[in-house]
Amino acid sequence: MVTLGVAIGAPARAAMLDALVQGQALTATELARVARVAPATASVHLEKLSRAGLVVRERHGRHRYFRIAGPEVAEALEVLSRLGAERAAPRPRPSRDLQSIRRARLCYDHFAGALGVAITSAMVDRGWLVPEDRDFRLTASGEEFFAGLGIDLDAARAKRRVFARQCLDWSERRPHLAGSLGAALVECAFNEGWVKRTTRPREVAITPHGEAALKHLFGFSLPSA
Amino acid sequence: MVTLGVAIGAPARAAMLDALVQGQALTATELARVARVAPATASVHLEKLSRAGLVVRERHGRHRYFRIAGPEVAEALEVLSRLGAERAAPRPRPSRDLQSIRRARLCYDHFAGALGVAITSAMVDRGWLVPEDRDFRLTASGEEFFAGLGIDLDAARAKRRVFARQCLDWSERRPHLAGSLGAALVECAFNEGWVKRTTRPREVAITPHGEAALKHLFGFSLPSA
DNA sequence: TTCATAATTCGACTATAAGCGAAATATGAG
DNA sequence: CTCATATTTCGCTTATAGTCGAATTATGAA
Repeated sequence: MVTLGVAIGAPARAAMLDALVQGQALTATELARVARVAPATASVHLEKLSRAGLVVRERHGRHRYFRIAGPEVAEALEVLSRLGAERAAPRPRPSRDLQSIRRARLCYDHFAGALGVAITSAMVDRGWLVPEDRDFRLTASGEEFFAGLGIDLDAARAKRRVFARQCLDWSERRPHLAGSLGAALVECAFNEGWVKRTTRPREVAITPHGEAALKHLFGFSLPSA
Repeated sequence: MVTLGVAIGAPARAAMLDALVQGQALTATELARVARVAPATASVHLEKLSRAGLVVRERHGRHRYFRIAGPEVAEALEVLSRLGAERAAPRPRPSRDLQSIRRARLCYDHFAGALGVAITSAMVDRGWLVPEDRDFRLTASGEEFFAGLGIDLDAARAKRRVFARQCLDWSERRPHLAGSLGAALVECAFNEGWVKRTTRPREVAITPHGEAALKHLFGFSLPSA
């Protein structure tokens, strides 16, 4: 426990984890920038995070990327930051910069923000998902829906992680779909060209094609920012 | 998040939290002893933990007690320590000193260890509890059982916390009953004289009367240490 | 192979957290 | 009120984490 506490107890490391928990893998240099420290310093921090088992290195081409070590780490960090937010500030009102990010963002590897909440509640309204304690149950009609999107449910279920977790959104304060099912939906949305990444790391933009798909599949459209 | 990390990142503070998470309130002097530091040092640590919102002071008689600030803090610490245990040591085999503690201990405010797991699985076998995701569902026959013990279920449900959570045991690696229902069961067991505290803070001893009750209610008896 | 760039290691400085003993301060008991 | 004990505050020392610039190493591209 001490190791973990030390690992997240330095401002620079907390900033790095905060960036990584959005799901994207980042290079050491990028992480140095978000933590506002020199590359040399970032390297030391990343070594510690790696030793603590919170992040892992990945070699892709000429770059070395860092990412959160696994879903259970992301979940633990989520618990921590929620507890921290509760205790620290009584209820800081949203800054303007955050507004656009809230519209459509990724939380680790699934949709969050207004988009995530809207998709999830639409699926609940249609009887595809049923909230049960901390998870969702996927109904028969829900299985049909996902199968219709070409999503391999057996593969998602086979993953060594929770299938359909309820993840409480820090911005909307409402649950959205996480787990391997949530991740599969994101993968599908990128493949179909419904969303694409923006310059900001945690944000996604909805394409015109995506707008139409949302309307068709879920019966709603998000007011453009 | 940084504040929380710093709070649990010092060995002395981690030791204090580890002692407090067992549910018992302890004085500053006692906590100094478990953390192996001078009372003066313990005092500054407790000040920090208090500022971070992890522990609260309570005046009872001539002593001032510290306890974990709430169930959500205990739960977050549980998540942390589980993650830490997984990552740190590959699988440290149990030391002899821990054996007796595993037999019957309290985790925050409910039964854990072999006793907690045995009680819980007996209730599941009898169809009183049904595991559902991260919680348990209390069946109609389960309600009868608890009512028969004189436990006020409505009061337990009215608490601002989860009613019947599944808590994964770090020693047995199996789930046991937590939440307000688990706490109510512990309260009942103390009131009926089935268990009592031992000299060690996290341990409870089963009285002869308790042995008989366990046999009668759940149909099992724990081999004496 | 050589080059360019990313990443890490090294050496040194600084800030601060952790620790203790002694003194001061609370607080209930008598 | 006075006493005894628990707790906190006050200086002070020590240890170490965080930081950077410079040098070194690794790696893919040409």
